[in-house]
Amino acid sequence: MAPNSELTTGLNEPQERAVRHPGGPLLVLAGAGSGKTRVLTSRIAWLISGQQVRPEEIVAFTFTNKAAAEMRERIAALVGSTQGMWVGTFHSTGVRILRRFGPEIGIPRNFSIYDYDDQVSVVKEILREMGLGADREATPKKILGRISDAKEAGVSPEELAREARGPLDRRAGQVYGLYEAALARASALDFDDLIVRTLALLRQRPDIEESLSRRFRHVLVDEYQDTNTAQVELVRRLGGVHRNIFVVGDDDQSIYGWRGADPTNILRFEQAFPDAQVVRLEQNYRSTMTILKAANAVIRHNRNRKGKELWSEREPGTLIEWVETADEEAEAELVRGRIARGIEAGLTTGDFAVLYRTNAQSRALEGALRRSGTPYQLVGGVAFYQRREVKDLLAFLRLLLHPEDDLAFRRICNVPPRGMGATFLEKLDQAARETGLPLQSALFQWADEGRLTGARNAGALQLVHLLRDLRKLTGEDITLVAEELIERLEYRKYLAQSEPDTAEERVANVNEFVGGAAAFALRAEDPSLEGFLAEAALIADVDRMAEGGERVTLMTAHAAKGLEFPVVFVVGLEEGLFPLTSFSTEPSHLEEERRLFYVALTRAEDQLVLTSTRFRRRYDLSGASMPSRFLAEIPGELLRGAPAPSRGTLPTERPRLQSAAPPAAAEPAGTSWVGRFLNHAQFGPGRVVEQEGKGSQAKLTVEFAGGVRRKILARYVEEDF
DNA sequence: GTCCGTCCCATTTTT
DNA sequence: TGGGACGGAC
Repeated sequence: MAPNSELTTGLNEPQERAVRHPGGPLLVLAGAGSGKTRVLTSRIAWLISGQQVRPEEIVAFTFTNKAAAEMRERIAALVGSTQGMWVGTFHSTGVRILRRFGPEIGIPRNFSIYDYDDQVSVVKEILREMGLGADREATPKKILGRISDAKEAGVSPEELAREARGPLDRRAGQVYGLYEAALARASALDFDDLIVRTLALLRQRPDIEESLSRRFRHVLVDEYQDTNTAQVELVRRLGGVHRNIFVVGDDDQSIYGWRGADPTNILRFEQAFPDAQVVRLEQNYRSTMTILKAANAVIRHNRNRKGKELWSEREPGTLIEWVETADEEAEAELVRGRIARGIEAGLTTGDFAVLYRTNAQSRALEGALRRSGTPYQLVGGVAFYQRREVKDLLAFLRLLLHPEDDLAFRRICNVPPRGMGATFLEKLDQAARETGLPLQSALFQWADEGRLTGARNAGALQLVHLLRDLRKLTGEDITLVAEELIERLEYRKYLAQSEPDTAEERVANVNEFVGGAAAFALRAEDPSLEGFLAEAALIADVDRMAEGGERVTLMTAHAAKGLEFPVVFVVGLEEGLFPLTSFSTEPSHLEEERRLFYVALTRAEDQLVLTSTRFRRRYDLSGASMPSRFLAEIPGELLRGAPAPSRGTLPTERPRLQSAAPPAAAEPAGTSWVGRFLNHAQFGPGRVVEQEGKGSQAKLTVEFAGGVRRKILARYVEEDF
């Protein structure tokens, strides 16, 4: 066990103050790269080794499983073990509490967890049963969004139906109750339930709340800025007795507002806990001063924030590079070229990350890297546990534990095809309704009554045998169960035959699935099948990201939070894309986009390369694009090689214009200026939106980067293209 | 019941 | 642009 003083060696003054905080609510406002994980882990180690706090008296919440694992590892390195300590995401901690106490409020102990896709399927099924077709206004996803909001806000199905405003609310109100019933029938909880039902438990059973909050002398929360209202209440209740609530966060890195995170939680911490103390960590140990200056300048444009200035003892470092390319192929090519150049200069592929706003942007980048043989890893996209072949296997396993899970049954009953298609399922469904049995039980009943005869039903009978045989194995090692399942299904063979094009990848996923199960069996506290299924539902793709592999990392800016790389590319810096404004342009949304950009910038240790294109292909609107307003927010003296708005240099590359590009190039001079792209000596590139008068005498209204509009005389502009 | 073609939909971010 | 859902033909 490390001596007390050793734990705080090398900490700066505010860090040490936070670690040694005597008790009561504390908010640590920790800027990017300011060592917040170190503070959290040192704090826990200090509590254990110096303050006689026992591990089981500590509960710590993180945002990802990966962060939890890392925290556990680092604490173990300091104090030897984390045995008994609760370190996990809000959702996994909810699972833990509900597995123990759920039956007290009518939740089956071994409930299964429905992920987003499962939720969507449930809603679709309900709409189908209601005889409702596609509705542009009320798509399954939109309905689910309303239901999720309602659940989080504690609104019941009846209330939602009663207070419905507009057709979407009304439809959601109708579906909500049926949705909850369907989940209950399948013994399933969704993501929201894991938090909300835990809260319900604590509210309904003060004795349980009391015993838990008495146990947890210290409650710690990482990434507090990403909490939602329900999560904050959970923290408050669990910390209710001892009030040692230690939260770490950065209001400038709140990027999950769209899924219910409330950045004002962190702004209001001191109101919620009037005796709260605040420690600010502003010294950054990651990035060069140039990068920090840029990040500070950008985030200063947000109004709704606490206000922090990052600083570093590091050298200024190289300037930030901004390159504008013709289109996304050229952009990808540029990234590839810069990486190659960096490697020649002694860097390794693992030193690079390419960050983008939307997953769709990875395609061009992947293409360029693949063609050049540069190894890369893609984080996100279709996550591992969402892949069809993996979900099929998970559905089988789920069905072993939960015969009542009709969703899982529907998914696998004809995988691989065994003559149980739509017609068969229809009949089975009817029988199930009449008897009130789950689909699987109805099938078993048919088998027992000897109704599954003949070649026609051979497949169905085989499925019955398979499920019954496997069920006998559920107590065994999960790797064994998974292997047996795949073997008996001849699943690899099926994949190879049915989809030769993707078979290799899918088989690899199946193998990784088995490997993952084996690793889980070794590592997990609770190596049961239900433990494995819970983890599979709660795991994110970032959690699986390979550590230190010699590969370029490609991911969204969201996925990059908490990570750092020597060289970072932020691509696609165009108006409409980053900031992404297709959904909303209201100021609060724009501030979140800016925080996201801030997160992206502060991932870089040494070098930052920003790129934008002049032509962007998108599914909805393809066409000429404008540089992102965020670029204009970086002080010109920190940038190089760019058509910096403040300097107005002409871009060097000419775009390969395509049909969707503005008409300017083809049009004879002297007709209309509207729609043309031009370059202004002072304001930089812009697009003409209005015109008064004609020719060089014309008065133009031009929109520049950042959406700024100015009136300009035509004779003061040079045509860009 | 399966295969293949067409059409239509969606793409923000994910525990 | 691509992938998934649906419908028609074998």
